[in-house]
Amino acid sequence: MLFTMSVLQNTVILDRLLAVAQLFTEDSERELGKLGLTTARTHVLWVLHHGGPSTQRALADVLAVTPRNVTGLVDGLEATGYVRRAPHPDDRRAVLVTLTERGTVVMEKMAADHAALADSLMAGLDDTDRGGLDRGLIHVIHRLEALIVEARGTPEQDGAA
Amino acid sequence: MLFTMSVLQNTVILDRLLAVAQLFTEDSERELGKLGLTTARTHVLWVLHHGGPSTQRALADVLAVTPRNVTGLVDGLEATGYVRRAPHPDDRRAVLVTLTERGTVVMEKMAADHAALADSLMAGLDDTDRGGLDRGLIHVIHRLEALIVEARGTPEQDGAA
DNA sequence: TATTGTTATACTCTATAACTATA
DNA sequence: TATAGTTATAGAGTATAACAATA
Repeated sequence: MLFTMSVLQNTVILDRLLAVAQLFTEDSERELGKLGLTTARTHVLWVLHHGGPSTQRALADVLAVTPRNVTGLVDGLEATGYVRRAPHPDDRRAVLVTLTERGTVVMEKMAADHAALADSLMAGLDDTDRGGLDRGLIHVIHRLEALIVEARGTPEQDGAA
Repeated sequence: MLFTMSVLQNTVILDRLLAVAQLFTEDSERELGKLGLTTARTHVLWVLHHGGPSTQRALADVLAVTPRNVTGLVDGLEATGYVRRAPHPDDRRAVLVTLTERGTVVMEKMAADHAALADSLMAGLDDTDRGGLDRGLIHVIHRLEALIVEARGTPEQDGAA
């Protein structure tokens, strides 16, 4: 199935949603930029905020990214004062990445904004449509999951054993 | 409003949807990679497929990206045989970027897949929930648009005149 | 003088490979 | 021998700035 996210901007309602979401994201990234943050680095902060101090190895797994990449992201976040590297108490090879005061403050604001956004998006929607929206989205999620399983279930139909 | 797309993976249903959509996108990007395509380059092809031959300047505007960036994307697509640069008939400064046969074939497949995906995602959803989903999404779109207008309406509240 | 596209330069995100210090 | 994180290197996407050719 050939498909790109950015391409989804040309049909029906989901496409309109994605188009608006992209505008919204651009605004948000601009705001993050003022704080010296990028999307990738913010994602690291978010993971730390919700999971607590973490080794870089664990971060690499959660972010689905190489350890080398994490080194760079943490370097940037350390230079801008959002995180701190500390020795791991039990394993002298490993490093514990921890949010600084500054990092914690920003993430608390982001979590609050995130929750407020979810409320705000749903405000004024009557219960019937809200139920339909929920069930419809879950339906779409299940269909997508099925498509993913289907695609991955056929292992390399290109001939490579 | 502090916010990142990748962060939206931790609340309610929209977050689940985005998480699944990301998995789906990863699969699709892998498939694009087999064709020597990336997301950014595919987006160029998509615009050309739907808008016809275009100058690089126009592409830069549509993609919301710098002209320099377009140069690089078109270089890549030209090297892999998806597009062709041709002189502009009326303006000797400009270049017309055109899909090659290969580019057209790929985009036709993508458009077909895209339409089939939209159908597939909705299949089996009863009319009531489908109506609720539609109205709910439009509601969310309008709320997002309102938030964007609101944020942009206040011009630089940081003090810069 | 303004516009189109390019060269030059730089930064971020990402990846692989080789290496160090530790388990 | 395996694991955590680093240095080295590379490629894609993005940006700004300076410049050539053309309007």
